[in-house]
Amino acid sequence: MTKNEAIGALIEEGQNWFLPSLSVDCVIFGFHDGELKVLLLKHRHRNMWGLPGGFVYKDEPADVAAQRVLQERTGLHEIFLQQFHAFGDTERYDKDFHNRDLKKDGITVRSEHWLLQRFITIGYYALVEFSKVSPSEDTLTEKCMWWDIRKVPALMLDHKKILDKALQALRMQLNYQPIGYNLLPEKFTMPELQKLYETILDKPLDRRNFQRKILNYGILCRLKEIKKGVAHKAPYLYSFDLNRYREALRAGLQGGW
Amino acid sequence: MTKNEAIGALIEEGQNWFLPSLSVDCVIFGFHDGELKVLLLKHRHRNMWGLPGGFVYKDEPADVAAQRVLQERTGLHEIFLQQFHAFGDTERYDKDFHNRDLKKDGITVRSEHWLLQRFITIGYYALVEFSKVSPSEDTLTEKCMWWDIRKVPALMLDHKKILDKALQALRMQLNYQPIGYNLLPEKFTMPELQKLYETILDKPLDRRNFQRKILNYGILCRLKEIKKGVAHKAPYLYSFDLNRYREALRAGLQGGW
DNA sequence: GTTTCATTGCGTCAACACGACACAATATAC
DNA sequence: GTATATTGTGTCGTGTTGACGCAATGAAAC
Repeated sequence: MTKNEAIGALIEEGQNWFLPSLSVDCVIFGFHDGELKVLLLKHRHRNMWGLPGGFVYKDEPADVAAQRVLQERTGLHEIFLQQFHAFGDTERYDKDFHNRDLKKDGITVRSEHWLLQRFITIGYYALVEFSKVSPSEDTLTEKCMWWDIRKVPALMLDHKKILDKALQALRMQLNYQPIGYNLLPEKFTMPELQKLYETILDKPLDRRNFQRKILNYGILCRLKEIKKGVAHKAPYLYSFDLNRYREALRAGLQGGW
Repeated sequence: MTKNEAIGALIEEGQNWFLPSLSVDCVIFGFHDGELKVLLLKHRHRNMWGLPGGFVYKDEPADVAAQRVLQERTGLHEIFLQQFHAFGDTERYDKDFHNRDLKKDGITVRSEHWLLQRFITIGYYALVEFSKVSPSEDTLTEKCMWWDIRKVPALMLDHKKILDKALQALRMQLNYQPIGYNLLPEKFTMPELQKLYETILDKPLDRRNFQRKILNYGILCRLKEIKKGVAHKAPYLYSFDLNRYREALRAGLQGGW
């Protein structure tokens, strides 16, 4: 199927396949070179970046739709994916904007067309291992790549707001659930894990206090110390104790009351 | 407008007024007699209880729709209302179920009718002052009343799941935001506040430790001690310091990292 | 009127968690 | 070897938390 055929089919048949007025958007976080990254894509002919998103098939659970979008972009499945908010403001659509976009593809639709209607979107955030992902475009997108969270460009519609809310939800999660298994390679050093936390929280942490607190969670296994080829003292390598990690995910970490 | 006219208009015109396939449901919490209550309603001719819900007008923000539903049922406005989850599973609709319900009203619709489609619903929970609420029915509902959270009857569709998730979100909120201003009368005693916390958490708390912790939040004002007509020693009365309360709502209470 | 007793206000104590910081061990660069 | 950056481990003071003691209060019982 060529690009134009694919777009044409979506335009014509979309309303028969998908739930109307509803979409899902994914904020896909990765971690690389000490930077928190987010996967963004640029639509064809549209000079603006946005979050990877998609529609929900009429007989498909919303969570599965998000999973599907995620898989299309990263090639991964069975990864950490969490719904964090539904965005239902009226400002979050722009009929002219979409119309202009479609016209660039030589497509003209009536103003009642389903793609031009107001959409509610359900936001999900995902944590993925950077090195395992190969960002991939599809027929509708021109580019798909990682962006440093601190350097994201202007985003379409309310996607900046969605991204901010996702980051806020991720920070909240640090307080009551373990983080890292989905963002780091299988073996990692304590400084790497700390850098991840510091990057997410956007503030420095004390090296020694961090180690003490993390180890007290009891979800890490210390391996033989390797990590060669590094300047200065060689740090230990750690891996997550999956059983304990999952248990901590289920039961939560600390908790006030 | 009679009941049947109202229903008829909804059946006929609803798809022109509302966003398709989308609804909002409200879990309205109240506190009375040491019990956490939730406001449920029973649809006409339907022998089952459910959460108060509604549809979203095509030009109406989802949050406003929830506020509207809340106001219709409680008469209150400007109250604490928080979105906590969107429910998008495919099991959450039952075409036959709805059809049977409509037939009891003498209404027959085609199977493509908008009301029979699969719906995604956005869940909100609200905290309201029990005494200020007068539960009210409307043309579509037969009954509307408070239920003890521990004695809720079987609920329609996935409403039990929604209720459970709301309660879980409320418990989470206790950990990082103050609670009580919306659930208690303006003046209250420390034991009353403690009972509220115990009821939400469904576990006993130490009287003295509770007082210490709550007072350290710095959001309470102690008044003259009154609370007459009570057996045994008369407890102090407290009220919330609204400025500090709002500040705590904004900034959060404690927080791990 | 005195006693009883559940309830409230206030305080104590040990255990633990947390932030700030010291010091020795180790591996690379020169 | 020496310098230097980084890591592993420990300490110390502070504040928070959980468990509990005790005196004060005021309606109810006698």
